[in-house]
Amino acid sequence: MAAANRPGGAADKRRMILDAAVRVFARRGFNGCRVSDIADEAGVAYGLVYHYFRSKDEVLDTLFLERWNVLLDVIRELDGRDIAPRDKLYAISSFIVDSYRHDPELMKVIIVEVTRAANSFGRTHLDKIREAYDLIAAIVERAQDEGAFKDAVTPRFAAMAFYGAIEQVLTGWIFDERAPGEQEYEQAKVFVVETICGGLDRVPATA
Amino acid sequence: MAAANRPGGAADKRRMILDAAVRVFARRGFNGCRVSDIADEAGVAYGLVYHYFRSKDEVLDTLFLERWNVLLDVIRELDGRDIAPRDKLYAISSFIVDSYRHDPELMKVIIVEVTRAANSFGRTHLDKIREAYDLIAAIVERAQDEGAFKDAVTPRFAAMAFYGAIEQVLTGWIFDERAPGEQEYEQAKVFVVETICGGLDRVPATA
DNA sequence: CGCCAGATTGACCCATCAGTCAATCGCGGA
DNA sequence: TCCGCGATTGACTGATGGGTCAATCTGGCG
Repeated sequence: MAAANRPGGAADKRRMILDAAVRVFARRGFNGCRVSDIADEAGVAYGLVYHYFRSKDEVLDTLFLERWNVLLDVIRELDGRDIAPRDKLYAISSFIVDSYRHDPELMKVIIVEVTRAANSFGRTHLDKIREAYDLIAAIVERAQDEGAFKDAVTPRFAAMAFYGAIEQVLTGWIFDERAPGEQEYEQAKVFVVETICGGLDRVPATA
Repeated sequence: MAAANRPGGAADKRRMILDAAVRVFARRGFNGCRVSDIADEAGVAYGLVYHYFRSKDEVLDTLFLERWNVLLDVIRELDGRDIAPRDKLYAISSFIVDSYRHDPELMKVIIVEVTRAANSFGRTHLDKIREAYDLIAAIVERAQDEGAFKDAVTPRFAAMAFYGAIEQVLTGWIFDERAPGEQEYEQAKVFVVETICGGLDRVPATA
């Protein structure tokens, strides 16, 4: 494993395969590409993919878990901070939008190939995905207890609406040909929170 | 084509294939099933699928378009009515939730498989999907002009948040093993509108 | 220098499956 | 009764692609 620390060493090749997989999955879809496409894109022999990963599935698995765990950590860290609930939601929204800005292809793969894959893949990662909902729901619940949020809807539901809104925005970007501008990213962060927290109604409902 | 009107006639077989495809796609996923699975499920010979459809893709295509066009018609019809914007959104929310209640497997296929397919062969569907956004956005825009809705966010964005929230709720049901109860369906319809229109904040933002 | 372990290679195996097609069926009209 | 044509059948084909594996390379270590 000494090789792992040098450029061109083992860990690098593994990383190269993962990065190549992101590009290939994003371009052709998980089912639409061959393992050899990944190997070619990575500039590596076919068999090496199977040296580092048990299967094609495990490559996607790894990509998802790597990123999703970061998201969970961020939410957990935020949850601990002493800031307004609305700011917490803004921070989560920011993190996800910035994740897309930083690596749209990876987010595309996660959203299209994993999050929406009810069969095969989603099943494995359901708990991980639910964990994110639960953490967001917990933030909402505390906000309701503190009186910052109304309790017209359940925390779990609010969490879904919040996450759903974000994911839909990303999905819009994913299927757009043109890349979003910088100000669109910033606008999206604000709009998500503004919609979910502020609501569309001019006159607030009697709650 | 006279046979089309009798039970067991031509149109019936076509319908049986489509219905069978829904069940099979829902169970194994579009990529995870074989065309022979569809034929078997429909109680029909393999080749007949290709008598009625050019390809496996076209079967999925047809299922999506059939349902999505109904949705578009409903939204258009609603748009013309003289009711409060919030009620229009509630009606849309109701229609989609009821669609799921009525045929969860079909909605599962549309949400899960079509989105993924949009990558490869479903480019056509993107326009159809966008059409729904546009119609919802138009409702929001008019509401803003009339003063019923704030204009803190763009209509297009509000439409995405709204649709995203609904889709996420359905996705939650799809992933859940247990089927939702009747009251959950009704609650969901209300909660979507309550969240998007009413917002989570107790104190309305200064808009 | 020779050895070992892990890295790397890519040809090959073989199960899978979308799509084809020639043959048969059966209804409705003449 | 017979004919024609669309409906229906299912064996077959051809390609595809995930996964295996035996051979080769490399570089550190004694």
